[in-house]
Amino acid sequence: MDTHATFPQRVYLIVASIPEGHVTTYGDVALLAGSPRAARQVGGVLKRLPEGSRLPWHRVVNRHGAISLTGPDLQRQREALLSEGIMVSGDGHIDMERYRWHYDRP
DNA sequence: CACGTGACCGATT
DNA sequence: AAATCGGCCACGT
Repeated sequence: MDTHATFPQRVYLIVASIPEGHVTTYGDVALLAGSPRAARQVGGVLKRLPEGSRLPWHRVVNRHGAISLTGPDLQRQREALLSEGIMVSGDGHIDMERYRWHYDRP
């Protein structure tokens, strides 16, 4: 990971590399971005994505395997996950054993 | 510079 | 098992 890149830039690269049909957690993204305790900031970055971004932000969930968004936003993320074959319960829970992405490579 | 704010997390009740 | 408590740190004001 390029340590000269800004935090949001690093987050973008990591999230962009999550394969379709898989998910990861805010904490893991923070870890890979080189700030192991900046999970909240990952959420902050995803919230402020530029309009029209193609980044698969919906593939990031919390440590419980649950969608952290609420209301209509929760439903939007749920639809996005369902549409790529990920099973999501009505209240936004995902089977992490099955869908969790394990990063491999420098 | 000094707060206040979270799409969070781990440890501790 | 679930709620609470600190800690965290990038960002805005």
